[in-house]
Amino acid sequence: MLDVMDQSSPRRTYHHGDLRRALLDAGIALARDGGPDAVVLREATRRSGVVPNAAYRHFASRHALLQAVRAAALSSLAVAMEKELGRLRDSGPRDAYARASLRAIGTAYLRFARTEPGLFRTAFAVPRDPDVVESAATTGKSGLNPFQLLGVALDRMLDAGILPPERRPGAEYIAWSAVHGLAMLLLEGPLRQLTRTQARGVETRLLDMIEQGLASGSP
Amino acid sequence: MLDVMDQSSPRRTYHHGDLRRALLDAGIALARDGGPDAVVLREATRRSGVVPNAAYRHFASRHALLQAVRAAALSSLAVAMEKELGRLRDSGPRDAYARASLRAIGTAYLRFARTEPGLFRTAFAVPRDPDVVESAATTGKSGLNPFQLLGVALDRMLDAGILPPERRPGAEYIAWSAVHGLAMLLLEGPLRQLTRTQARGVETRLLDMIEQGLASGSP
DNA sequence: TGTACATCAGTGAACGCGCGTTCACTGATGTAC
DNA sequence: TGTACATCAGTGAACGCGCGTTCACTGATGTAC
Repeated sequence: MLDVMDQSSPRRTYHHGDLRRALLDAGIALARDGGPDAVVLREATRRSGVVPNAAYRHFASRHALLQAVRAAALSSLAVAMEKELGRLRDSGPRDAYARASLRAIGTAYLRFARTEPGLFRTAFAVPRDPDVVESAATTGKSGLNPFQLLGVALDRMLDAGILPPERRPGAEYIAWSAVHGLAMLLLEGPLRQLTRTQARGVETRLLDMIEQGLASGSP
Repeated sequence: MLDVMDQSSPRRTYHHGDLRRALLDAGIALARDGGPDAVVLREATRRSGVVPNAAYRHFASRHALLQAVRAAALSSLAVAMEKELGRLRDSGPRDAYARASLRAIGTAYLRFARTEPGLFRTAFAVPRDPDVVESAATTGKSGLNPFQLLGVALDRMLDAGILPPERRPGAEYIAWSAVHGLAMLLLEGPLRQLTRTQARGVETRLLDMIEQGLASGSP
């Protein structure tokens, strides 16, 4: 009753309080269960208890709102990765830690895709025209974005002598592609049919392949 | 002038001749330069020189048209793969042929994504509700669809002793994921920024990783 | 502490848009006798 | 070979939809003196 931000109770003040935040939260909620296309400006204002055009005081366009939601989604992913990395114990052999780091990143990525499919799709729905300035933060608590966190894991592989130095540059793209592809196929591709157990099995095997495929060995 | 199917010249007969085919072709053209969302029923009828609702004699809904276009796109991909496989010379060591087969599939996939981005995106835009019956042909001249063609290549890897038997089941998913992910990231993801040359480099390295990652070696 | 006024953040009403889809229709085609 | 008629494949007009966005507005807030 006293919560001014609560959409269910009418505002008692003419001003909203923090409409920008409310619109962003509504946008995130829409993306969460509907993906990027579901981020509809009018619906966001409806949920914020405000008239449609009020949004234009805080976002230049629907597109601007969508980009803010996208940044928030990437940030969530970064946090999920950090959490997974944080679970690791840095003891025992160095190479085991490095391998575990890379797996942690992959695991977090795949889990995020599974548990937050809408946000995942939104995060990677890059706008057609790349002229848009990407300003909003896409990082986790470490200040690193998902791509950079993957880089951290790969650096550990490098330091542990598993990943040959000449393969280090651009290794992000390789590892990322594999995991991203599986996520997409499981999410909205032909692999949606797979059972939970089957999907987990494929996930494990994919991470195995990446690990073996990046390591030094036959060229 | 004599071509009844030509949209630019008015039909002289009341009936169209082959409106279903014309709508499908228009749909494919729309998908080609705009992806699945661009497959708009009204535009397809416009291009076929026919009134909007005429489409309903041939397709139950926009969705049905889209599915037909999707099938056609998958079929094109299959043909591209067959072509690439057909170039290979089956002489020399058996394992080289097997490896080349897998690379051919991957190469065809990535090239298709690059040269026909709209069709590629359409092919893998699977409808939300999977209750739709998939009837239209998605195969190439061999009668195999893209997934099955990948299976052929993997079987060659198996027969050549490169791919361990216990890893054969479901290997399609692993290889497919990696290649699909790269295609997506290059096409509409953050890797769009890469130059042509850079992209080719990443493609090669990804195929390397798959080859090494699937082969027998450290578990 | 009180008042005048500029600025800010909302409201209210309206716009044009193209879409998918339905309805009752009619001209063209093919078939039975 | 010619005619009657059923079927087929189009036409014409209209619908409701929700969207993003623009305009002129007004109530609320904060600041200078």
